Amino acid sequence: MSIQLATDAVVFGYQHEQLFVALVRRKYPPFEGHWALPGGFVLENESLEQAVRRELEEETGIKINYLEQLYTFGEPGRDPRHRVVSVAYFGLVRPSDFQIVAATDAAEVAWFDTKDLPPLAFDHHHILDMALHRLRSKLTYEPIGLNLLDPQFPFGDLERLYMTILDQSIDRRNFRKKFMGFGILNELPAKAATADKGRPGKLYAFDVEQYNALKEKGFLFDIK
Amino acid sequence: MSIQLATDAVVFGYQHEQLFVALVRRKYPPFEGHWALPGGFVLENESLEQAVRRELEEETGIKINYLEQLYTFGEPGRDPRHRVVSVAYFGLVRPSDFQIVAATDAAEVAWFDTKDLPPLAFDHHHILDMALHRLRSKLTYEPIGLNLLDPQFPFGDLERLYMTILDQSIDRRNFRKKFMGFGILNELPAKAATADKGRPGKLYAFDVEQYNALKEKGFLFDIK
DNA sequence: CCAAAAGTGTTCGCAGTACACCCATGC
DNA sequence: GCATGGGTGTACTGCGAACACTTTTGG
Repeated sequence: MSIQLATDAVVFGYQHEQLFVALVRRKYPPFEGHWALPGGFVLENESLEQAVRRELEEETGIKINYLEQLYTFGEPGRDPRHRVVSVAYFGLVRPSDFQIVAATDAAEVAWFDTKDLPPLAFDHHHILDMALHRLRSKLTYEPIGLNLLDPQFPFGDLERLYMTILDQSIDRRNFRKKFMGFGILNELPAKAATADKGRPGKLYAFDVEQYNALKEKGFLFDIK
Repeated sequence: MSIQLATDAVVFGYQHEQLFVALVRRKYPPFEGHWALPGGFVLENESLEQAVRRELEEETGIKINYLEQLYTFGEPGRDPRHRVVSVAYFGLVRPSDFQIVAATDAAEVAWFDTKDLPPLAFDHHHILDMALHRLRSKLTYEPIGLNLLDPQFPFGDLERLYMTILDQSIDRRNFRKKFMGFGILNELPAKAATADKGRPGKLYAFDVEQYNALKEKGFLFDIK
């Protein structure tokens, strides 16, 4: 049997100051019953990205909002039976595109808080660590965090998202000054969303056009 | 026939203010006679990195000094015959570890100036572009450029290396001040190397220990 | 009126940048 | 002594960092 090619997806979701990952429960050996990253074998006539999207669709029904290749894992022995080389991707989804499902014994798919993970199958912990690392570092030089929010969001959500994922406090005034300085957020006429508590914030939307224009010229994002 | 897994290597060498890539001439169709990146199929029991090193050894005899995974290319149709997914790596070699071989019709391996490349087989131009991009950006936040110099080198070589690869002029005083500030270069007692012209420079060596210590603590390189 | 979150400006220090002259060597 | 590259210090400026009070809303 020759080398088999698979994909795995590390899909993050953010809500209520928690960063989640989508995991699926394995039905068959090896690692039967363990939680694992969604993924599977690449078909003959699909691209790698298509394979990831198809598997995600089949296994989780998740609608992905951002997807990029992460790394390819190919150590012999990472799958105890065959030689499987896996191209890992990492993806982001909006809160409105997933429901938080608590992990139960019956569940087949669930979102887990990245701070409270179960044991994972294969080398998936390693893959997840790399994805988390990539997410954190990329957050500071590209505004990919916006893919974790709904299309319209109050600015405070963005602040909290950064603080949650980077796991550090951020000066609200400096953060806003800097982020707004890029000019990639549009203030919406829509009045503030319903606020549970406190003063409601204005709503903003990501201006993709403006962002691409800036990226062409080469600009430095560099959020801390 | 199932999907085949291969590796390709983009190996850079630097000398005399020129950045070179190692290419091999293809002996068989498709693209017979074209220049291509060294690479080949992954064997059943070797890791991806071992595969790259083996192929490099077999096809070019090059002694590699730095190697990292670049990206995995898997579009159906990138190889006109079969479905081949290729994990690309990028590598760096020291000047003392390669001889510049001019490309001739007889040559099987040659170093090409990255500014003067022949047509390449498959999507290898695309791979090479990505590697160049990665090299340039990585140069500014990790001192990987040192892997392109001999273990002992005059500081001026480092300056010229950065200027060549980044294709821009650099203020010598600021560059030295900043680079030296990291404390990862040791001045050697060895007197200056033979200089062709002008005043000979002091020799320096990369202090890997010091560098790793710094990296642990998390420091920002950021050379421009 | 109290609690909770939104919104906003100024000061300080440092690091990046710009800039030019003298030194050592080979021929 | 001339050409070539090596080696060095200072002043400016702009950006990141630190920092606290007022406003709006719901209860």
